[in-house]
Amino acid sequence: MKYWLIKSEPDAFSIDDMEAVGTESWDGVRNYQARNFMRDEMEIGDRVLFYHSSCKVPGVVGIVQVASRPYPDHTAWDERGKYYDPKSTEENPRWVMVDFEFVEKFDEVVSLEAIKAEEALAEMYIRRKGNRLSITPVEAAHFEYILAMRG
DNA sequence: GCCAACGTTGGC
DNA sequence: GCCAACGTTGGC
Repeated sequence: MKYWLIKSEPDAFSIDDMEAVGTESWDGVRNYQARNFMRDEMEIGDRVLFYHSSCKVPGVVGIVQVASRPYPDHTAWDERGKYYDPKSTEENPRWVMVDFEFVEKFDEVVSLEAIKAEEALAEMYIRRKGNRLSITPVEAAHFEYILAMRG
């Protein structure tokens, strides 16, 4: 079992949206490193911190879990869509996605500010300056630590 | 809205 | 295959 953190802008798709739909296909990832994590390393049942970015209080707001094998991201084939990539074909898909399933919404945000105050979390990717990866691995100990911080 | 960080693109 | 230009991300 591995642990992850995924970012989402709550204006676009929040933990409340996640809870409302139950399961969501995580389309639109157009970064090779993030794609490789989904394609090569994620397994069904992996636990995932759900992080709100680009908002008033950035931080971890809940838990989801990996609910599918990786499969081609069909939004890359939609010429009208914003995720269109002419280099991705149905014969040779360049981008993949997985499904995430809602597990839990925290009573309170575990804010980035709070995360930065914890010596034990010094090595989390989310604390690195200029971090832009939307999907990152999380160490088991860090995952548990975040859970202990939730309201 | 600013700006630093950084991945991607394209000219050479 | 280098690297400058560009676009995007995301905290502040």
